[in-house]
Amino acid sequence: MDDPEHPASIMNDELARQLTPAQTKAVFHIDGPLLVIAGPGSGKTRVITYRIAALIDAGIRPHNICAITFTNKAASEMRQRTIALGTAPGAHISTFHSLCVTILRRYADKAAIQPNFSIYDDSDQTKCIKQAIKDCELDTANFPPSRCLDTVSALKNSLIDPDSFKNNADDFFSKTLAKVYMRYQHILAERNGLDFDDLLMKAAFLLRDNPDVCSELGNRFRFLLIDEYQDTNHAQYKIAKALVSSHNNICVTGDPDQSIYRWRGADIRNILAFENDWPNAAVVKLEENFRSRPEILRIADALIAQNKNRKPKKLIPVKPPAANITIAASEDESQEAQTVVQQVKDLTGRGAALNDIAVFYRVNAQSRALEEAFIRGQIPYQIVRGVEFYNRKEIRDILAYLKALVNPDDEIALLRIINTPARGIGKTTTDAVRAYAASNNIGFFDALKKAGDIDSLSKAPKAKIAVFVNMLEQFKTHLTDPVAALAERVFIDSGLKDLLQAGGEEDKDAVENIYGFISKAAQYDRQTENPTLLDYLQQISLFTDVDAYDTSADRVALMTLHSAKGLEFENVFIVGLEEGLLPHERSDTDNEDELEEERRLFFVGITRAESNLFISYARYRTIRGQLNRAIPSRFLYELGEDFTNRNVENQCCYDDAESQEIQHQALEKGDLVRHDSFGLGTVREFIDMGEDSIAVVKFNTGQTKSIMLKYANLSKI
DNA sequence: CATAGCCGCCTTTTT
DNA sequence: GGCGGCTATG
Repeated sequence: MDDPEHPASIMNDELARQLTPAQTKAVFHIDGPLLVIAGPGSGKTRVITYRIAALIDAGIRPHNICAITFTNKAASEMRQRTIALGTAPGAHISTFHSLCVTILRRYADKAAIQPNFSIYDDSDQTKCIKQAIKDCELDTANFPPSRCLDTVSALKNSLIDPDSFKNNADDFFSKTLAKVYMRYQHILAERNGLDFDDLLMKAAFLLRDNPDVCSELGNRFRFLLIDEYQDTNHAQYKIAKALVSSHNNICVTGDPDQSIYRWRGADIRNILAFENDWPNAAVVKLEENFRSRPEILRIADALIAQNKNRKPKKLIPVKPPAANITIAASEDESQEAQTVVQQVKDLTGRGAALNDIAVFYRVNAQSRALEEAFIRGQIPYQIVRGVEFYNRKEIRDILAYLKALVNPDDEIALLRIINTPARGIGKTTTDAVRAYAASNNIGFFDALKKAGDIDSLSKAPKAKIAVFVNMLEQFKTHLTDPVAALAERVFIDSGLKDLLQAGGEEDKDAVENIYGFISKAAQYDRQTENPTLLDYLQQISLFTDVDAYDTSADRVALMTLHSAKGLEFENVFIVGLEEGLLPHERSDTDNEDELEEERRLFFVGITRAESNLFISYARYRTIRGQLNRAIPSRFLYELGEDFTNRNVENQCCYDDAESQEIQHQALEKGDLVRHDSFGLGTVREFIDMGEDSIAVVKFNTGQTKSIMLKYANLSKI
């Protein structure tokens, strides 16, 4: 579909002729707000790319264009494509988070932060929130760190700062949580760290409180384009609104049916209410689908039509019919994986390339069984996962060294490296230094420098600390060296390399990984105009493995349904279509909104497929080491009458003897029931499918389960 | 102060 | 079945 080799610029007639009328309108309607409602496979990304080119062709300087994508990968692809269209480079194309880093660094003083901030990831955040809970003298049993973090994250995404949260807290729990939030922010500030949500919140507050910054940025970015607008949260919405307040040249594209990040604060109302926010907005709908065969679109359509809370939208196929859709049942997850591998072999036998094949699943844990099957079947694959690479111990170690050089207040980084490799500086010593830092109101690194003055320390640890401090100071004299050179110096001179080389086979991989890291840094040094260590560290904090996913490598891609957004494949497998997995049990299926989001997730998966779609579920699945009986997902029955009858039920061959014995029993919502192992519960939902009927029961243990009546002995009371 | 071994916790999805 | 954190031991 794309034509990156075309040498001409966008205004070239021939290129313009490749666009549909709707696409043409979206590309060339240049002034004022524009909403592009674009279904899956409608060439949305292509439209944005052409639009950037069209703006430049119309005389807008690339420098004045800002495009926001959902992932770094999408950003770098878009950069390449605009250049391939023959337009000048220089447009700012990045994610919201990267844009905020840029803004916060430039206006650090006005945002009341230091520009050399560290970006705190998940595990750093967990450490800080645990500290905060402890400082507030609370028990982690009543205030679990993960719950607290989730709440804090939601507050930040809604732009509620600790003070206003505290002022509005009226019950005991909120008041206590307000203290934790306050303390957590205080700890981050002390360490000169920002978490992911801070990047958005601080940028939003900066723009809110500084009209001059707002208009300066409005001048800089005279055209703002936002992709995947259905997944913006409140903070991002406010940032966008502030950025265009002086000119209203905003163009957003998205699809409400593909909104799958509600749990992260995404607010689908942002796209639904776009025309209220910008009343003179032009609206373009892209409903033609250039990606999938009509059979695939038909079941996608039938599925998504089950969502009540949506604006109806058709998927109009352009390709002729020729799809293969299969629903297969397996005994368990390893057999399911084996079936996938077998099917992959069939496909490649018929000439399919491995990178035309993808396998999607709901949770990362499902990748294990698949991985084993692919290894056994000797089929090259790549798992596209969140932050695998940067989460490795050795990478975190070297990163901690580099972070500590840039941001001496980063206590987490310093504590990580102070005794790695072992320098005889243990907990007793570091506790004494921390106490000294706290009582003298200085940073951890300053306290280390003054370790000689700490009375509670004896001579030996003082000397060891001095050696450590000298080493870091020595590294700091090389701060302006190329990042790769500095990273290698640190790796060798810190003793990390010797430590790893003395180790076993696993540590050999670790050395390899660090050299992989160094060559990535070298690539950064080469490709960046003004490379600095600070910039590099802040950039890679926002980088995930998904961004490193190599679409051209001849390997089957394995990823979660969430990661699949924006991608397309000739052949798609979706595994684990079971109650509890898709829809996931952690999403409250009583809550219509959450159930609908799970349905959209399945919809996103289906609409990635061009021609061949394989859907599968297992009758048994091992979850956390426990073998569980699985029930086919309710979504399978929503794929359309003819399709469901022909495929699901015929393939659901339950031949267990016990199924004969249990007679069909009708239940109703509200019925009190007893289960052999879960005890008493209340029926929340009853899906009557004859002998395949399913009851969704909320048990008194607190858990909600979907029970297939013919398997479980569920008696009505 | 370092290390090994054990206990208990959690596990949706990601920038 | 995996990891972080704690404890007991050297």
